[in-house]
Amino acid sequence: MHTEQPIRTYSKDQGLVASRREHIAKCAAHLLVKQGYDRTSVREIAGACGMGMGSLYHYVGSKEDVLYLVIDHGLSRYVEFCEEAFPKLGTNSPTEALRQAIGEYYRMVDGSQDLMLFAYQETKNLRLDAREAILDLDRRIVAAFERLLARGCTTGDFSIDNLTLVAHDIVTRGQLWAVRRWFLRKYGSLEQYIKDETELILRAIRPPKVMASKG
Amino acid sequence: MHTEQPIRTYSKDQGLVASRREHIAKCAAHLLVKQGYDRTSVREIAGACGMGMGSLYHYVGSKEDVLYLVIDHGLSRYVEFCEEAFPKLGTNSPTEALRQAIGEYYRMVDGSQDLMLFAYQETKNLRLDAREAILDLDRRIVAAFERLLARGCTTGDFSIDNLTLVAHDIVTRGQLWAVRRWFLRKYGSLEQYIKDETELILRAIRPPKVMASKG
Amino acid sequence: MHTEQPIRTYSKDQGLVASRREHIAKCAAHLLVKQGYDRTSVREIAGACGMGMGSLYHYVGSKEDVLYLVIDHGLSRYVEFCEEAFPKLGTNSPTEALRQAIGEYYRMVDGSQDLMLFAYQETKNLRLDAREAILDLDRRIVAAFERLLARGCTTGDFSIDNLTLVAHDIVTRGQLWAVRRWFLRKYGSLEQYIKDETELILRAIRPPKVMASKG
Amino acid sequence: MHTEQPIRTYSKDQGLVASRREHIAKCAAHLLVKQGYDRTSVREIAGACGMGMGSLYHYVGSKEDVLYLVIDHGLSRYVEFCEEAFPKLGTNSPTEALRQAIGEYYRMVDGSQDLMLFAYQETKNLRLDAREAILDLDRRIVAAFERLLARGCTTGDFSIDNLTLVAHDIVTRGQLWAVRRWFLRKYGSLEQYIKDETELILRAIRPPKVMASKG
DNA sequence: CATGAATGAGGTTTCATTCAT
DNA sequence: TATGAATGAAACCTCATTCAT
Repeated sequence: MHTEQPIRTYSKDQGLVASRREHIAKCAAHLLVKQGYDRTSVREIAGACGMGMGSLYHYVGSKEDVLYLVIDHGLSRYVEFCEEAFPKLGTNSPTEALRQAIGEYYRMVDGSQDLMLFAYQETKNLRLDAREAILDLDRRIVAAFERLLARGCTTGDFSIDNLTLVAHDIVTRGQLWAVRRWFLRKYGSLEQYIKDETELILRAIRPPKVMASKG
Repeated sequence: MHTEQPIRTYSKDQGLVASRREHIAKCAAHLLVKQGYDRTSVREIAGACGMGMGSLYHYVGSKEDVLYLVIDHGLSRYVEFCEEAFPKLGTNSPTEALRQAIGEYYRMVDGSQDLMLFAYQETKNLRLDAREAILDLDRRIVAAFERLLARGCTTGDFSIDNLTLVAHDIVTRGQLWAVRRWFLRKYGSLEQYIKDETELILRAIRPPKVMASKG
Repeated sequence: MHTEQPIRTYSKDQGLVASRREHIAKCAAHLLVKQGYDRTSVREIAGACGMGMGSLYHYVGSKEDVLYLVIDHGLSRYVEFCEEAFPKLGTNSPTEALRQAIGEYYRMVDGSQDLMLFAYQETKNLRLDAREAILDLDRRIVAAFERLLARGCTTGDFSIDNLTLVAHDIVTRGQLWAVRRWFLRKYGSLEQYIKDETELILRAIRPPKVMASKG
Repeated sequence: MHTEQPIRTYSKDQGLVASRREHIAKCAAHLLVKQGYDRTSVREIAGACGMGMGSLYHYVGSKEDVLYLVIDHGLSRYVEFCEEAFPKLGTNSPTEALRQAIGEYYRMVDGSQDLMLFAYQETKNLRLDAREAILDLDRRIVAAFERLLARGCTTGDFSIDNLTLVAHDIVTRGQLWAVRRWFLRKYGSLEQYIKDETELILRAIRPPKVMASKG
């Protein structure tokens, strides 16, 4: 699932490398998220992973690679979820499916707010290729929502000029729950936020009533 | 207009301090925005300001203070604009006023995309009090939109459950034009974005037609 | 009274220079003593003197000169006292005169412990010529005690092989009350210290009783 | 023997840390003593130790820690000597034992005059806990002399009101040979100083002859 | 494969001194 | 005479990375 990225390594056992990298991604995440990328030293990262600095560099080519692993690992969970769970919502009406999708996604963001905020702020520190890989994950999440919207348009439940933009709006508003916590926390609870934003979205894509009166 | 923040100074001439700080805010902005806060040295900043390092520290207590000055100076322009220009839109219908406000604001964001993105990513590097001062600027922009929306509610042009949330949505979507340029640039032009988002927003807050038919 | 030391000056009015230097010596003393020479900036010194940095440099050639002025001013008080007060003790018996001299001197040290400690620790920061000037003040204090001891030897009250050494012992033990406060404060009060040290000194220089009975 | 002080380290190999710190204490001593603490840069210290600056900071948390190591290492030699050698002087008469102790101690001071002076002047630059640790070493030296004096009092060889004060006097006069070299060097040789001071001390603590004739 | 000691460039900040006003 | 803005050298300290063990 993780976007494959060529990272320099001393080890040649690809299986070991992969498992160690996952270990690193998991262990370093908490530390990096808490302290920020620039304020965390490689020594600390290695310590948090339970390995020596030298060992860390066997599975990773640079400190930046750790950043990539952490963000990639974190966002991949979202991609997996959206790509796997959304198609299963097909048994419901498009409106209900969208409601559920938004709710699930926003709750997932809430469950790892810090990581989402971290990804927003630190992706800029990645080299172009790694950054592009991360942005692709984001694009896939948007695409997953886009498919949900497309179905609703086909059935006539939604009336949307530009699917991509609406999907993008839905996804980013979820992310903003993490990024602009300082503002939204004062606004209300997560469930209230989900309810209100969902309503706004649905109103914006609901087909005009006029159609009904015409028939 | 700038939020007053106690920054250590060697100089006691308040007028000079203020003018030099504005100079610093302007000159450092470009450099910081281009390279990022952590990747820019104080030496470079001083150079960009046309002063020696020692001189810089006459008007600023730390590197972080420069960051604050830059972000504060940049965002203050937005606050000034929203607080001054929006009330003058009162002669138009609420809908038209909102259309114009959104358009103006989004175009302003587009005009200093880099700074907006920078503010989003680097505000985290500020100490609590400075960060809070910056976030207050953001809150004031939201509040300015909130007032526009409130007027529309009074006249019955808008039907909004939660003014703050809608205002927040409007503002953040403008900021996202800068922050998620990498995504939206592929979507379309700024004017297209303004048109589409405005439409989505208006649809979301337009009062239900049913009401009219009922009467 | 102050040892004249050629210090570079911009001003040519010798009277003004002298009065300003005394002002500096007095005002800077407290600050320097409290913070230490290296940890005090010229800016702070100027501030404590109620003048601008530039003005300070009109009457002083360097920061080090301020250190010299402070120490010189402080120690000169001791010299003045010893050289003026001791001769007047001549009406008493040599033993009593010495008792009084020691008491007065030690009490004086106690009254400006901080400055005495400061002088001990920071004189090393002076250039050779200035340092030598300060050490001369010290020598004059020793010499004052030496004269008291000499009189006692003439009268047969004291039996001393080496006047200089005993005088030096007396003076340094007074200074140690300031320098080794951390030790002696636990030992007892100043008056107890004076009493005990005086007794030890007197026993060390009292002529052997045997001699008299022998004759 | 060295007072254990928690100093930050990157290394966890306690043995290596200890040996490197001793190396640092030895190599830095000469340089620091010659130039003074404030006038010596960390770069110079590292150079004198034959290591890079980074390496130095593996074994030391700050420049101040180096100062502590140097003073602690230097004074510990005195403590060891006094605590180990003095008890072995027990076979001699108390008077003779004291004579020897004073002689040995003063000669030891003479052998590392510079370091003793350095310790006197720079201990003030240590943080409270480190300073206290150094002062404890001093107290132990005084205590060693105190025990010698106590034995003499038991045997009736000495008559002393206050053991601590006399011991303190003995120790400080040794230190003053280093601290006030500029004065005492003109007075005479080390051996002359030892002889004269010893005589003064003994006269001050010798029991009055009268007592003996009385019995 | 695992380790962590070693490195030195480069980071931010301070400060004594000068000189134009 | 009085001022303090300006300077840049140099201070302490951190850190990503390498490589011998």
